[in-house]
Amino acid sequence: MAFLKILEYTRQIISSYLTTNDLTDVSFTVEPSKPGFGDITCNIAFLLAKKLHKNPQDISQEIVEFCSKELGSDIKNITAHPAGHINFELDFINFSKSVLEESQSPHYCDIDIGKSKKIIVEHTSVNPNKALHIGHVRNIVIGDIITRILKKVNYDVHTLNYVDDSGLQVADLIIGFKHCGFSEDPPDNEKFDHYCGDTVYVGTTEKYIDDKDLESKRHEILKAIEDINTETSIFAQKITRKVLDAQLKTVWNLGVTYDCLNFESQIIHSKLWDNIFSKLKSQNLVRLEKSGKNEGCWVISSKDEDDKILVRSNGVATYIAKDIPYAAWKLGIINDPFSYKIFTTQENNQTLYETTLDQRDSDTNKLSFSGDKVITVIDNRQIRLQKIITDLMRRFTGSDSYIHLGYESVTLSSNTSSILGFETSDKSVQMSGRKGFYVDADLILGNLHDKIYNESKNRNSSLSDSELNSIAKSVSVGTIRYEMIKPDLDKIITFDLETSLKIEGDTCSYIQYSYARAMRILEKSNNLITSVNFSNFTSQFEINLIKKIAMYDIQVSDAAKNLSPKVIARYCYELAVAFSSFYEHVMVLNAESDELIKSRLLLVHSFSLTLRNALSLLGIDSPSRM
RNA sequence: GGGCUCGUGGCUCAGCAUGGAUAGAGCGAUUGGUUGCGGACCAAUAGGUCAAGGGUUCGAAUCCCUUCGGGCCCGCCA
Repeated sequence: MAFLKILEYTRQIISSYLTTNDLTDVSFTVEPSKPGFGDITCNIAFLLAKKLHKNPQDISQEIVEFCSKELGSDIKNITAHPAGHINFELDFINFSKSVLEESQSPHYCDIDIGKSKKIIVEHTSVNPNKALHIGHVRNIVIGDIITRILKKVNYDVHTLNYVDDSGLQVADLIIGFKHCGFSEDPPDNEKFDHYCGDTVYVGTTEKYIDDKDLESKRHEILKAIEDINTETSIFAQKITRKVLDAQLKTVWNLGVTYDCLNFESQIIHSKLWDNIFSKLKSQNLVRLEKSGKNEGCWVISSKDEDDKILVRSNGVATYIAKDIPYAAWKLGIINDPFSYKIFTTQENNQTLYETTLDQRDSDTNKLSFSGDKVITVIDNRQIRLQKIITDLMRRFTGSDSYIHLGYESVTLSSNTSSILGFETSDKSVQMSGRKGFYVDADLILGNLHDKIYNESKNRNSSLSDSELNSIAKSVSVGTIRYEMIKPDLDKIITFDLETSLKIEGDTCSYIQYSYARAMRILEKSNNLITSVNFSNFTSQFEINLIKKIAMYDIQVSDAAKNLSPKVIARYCYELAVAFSSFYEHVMVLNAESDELIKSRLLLVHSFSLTLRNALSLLGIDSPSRM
């Protein structure tokens, strides 16, 4: 019985006291205690003290007396702390038995919160004109981990990547190729996304400063891109698809996959906007301004904000007008104009589909990528626009079905900034793709890979080159993922090239290292784990480790309910700390008796399975050697 | 000007949703640890008016208000 069930059981004991005394409308908490205060604690006495105008201590005494008679086999003792808390002490033999047995299952702590409900997660959504930088990686990793966590709690999750293949940034590339003389073939087989971003995009942007004609060409080209089947739009498709292919290599390298790619050009061609616009008009959610500065525009109002223009006075829809139909499509509020064809099969054998407007292209029976609930991962700079969309979707569906999962940006430390050739007096600086000022994702992954390869080689003389490469990949990808997910979503990450290479302390490699140590113990043991005496776990180190293993379900539930990936990251770290301490202080293979060896091996096995399970939620591998 | 957000040891951050007991980690500093299953480790010491002030409360790092400081957003651009 992992922790959630025990908490629920404890809650019922308290509730039975409340019903017996006609006090049913109190919402109290039951949670794991801080060290030194039993195993489980309840705050009911404080709440009743307020309500009944009595001393919390007296109330807790009374509750303890009542509940002492109700304790089953899992709770050994219940005490009233002088401060007013009610503390429960577990029967540790029963507890370790159920925790260690349950944790042997690959479905350990699979909780059914989602009830198989369909949910859409959209993330990445990087313009296909440049390589991914470390800021994009934060988005991708958040989206991917949310996907994994929601699957764990039994949502039917579908992941989308929105490809904005018709914006100004794409027009800039076209101008670069068609009017600035950039070759379509990158020099020295440079990766195409790097070439487009660093050379063509940055170079073209610089040319705008001197050449004003070029500036005016941008909008002609933009319009041509949006038209279907023009020479320009066909060329733009070719270029953006090549960039996208290169970007996807980086994404897959990070262990991230999708279910479907949505192309903005097709959303435009599909006339989804006309569809949603008439819906907006018929429900009076937009209005045509008759006078004032926005005369002739269709605007949308929201409280505390200025009116937002959806359609300009010349009849052309604005940027946000592209997001609204897409959001509505994701929620299935409008008829799906798309067919779906196979884009490719990804490394994990997952099929990646893409939208198509040509029904003959369809590879399948009609698929659907809409859901009852939609999570859109976009950074907090877009919060105003996302709020408008969230409000609109609430009006359409009558529920909070559209969720903008925002996060703060990744900035560069002044040190890193000066390495990239931009001196600054500020502590940190925003990246800029347009200026070519950013930390490239492939580069940082490569640096980490090399460092870890060498590190591992020094420690393991016997490992082959391919084994070392596989370890370096697991640890480098894990390290980036962990660093991107560890801080709260609303904390700015100041990225520093130097400190990003650290592999000691609260890092992914520390966690993976604890796994590798556990695996070495298990490898060396010849003992089949059979019957185990659960009263053997007496040291604080063993008890702490078992309790941590038991708390996995609380963390999964917390992470899923609050869409908070860092909860799992912290848990993995705490679990690894508990094991490292155990490892240092408690002998396993050299324990005093066979019986002890067996019990401890079972514990080590439970630990390794639980850590691997938790790390997999973070998309982090668990190598058994490193 | 308006809105959003962050502020916890020298540095980087947990804890805040749901107020409660002793504010926890990592890095850095100082010190100790392998006749033990991997030292990417363990253990210990120093270091905190939880930005400031006020309020609510029996009780505030946590809730509310004000101020200060940092960041972001606010186009008939995308």
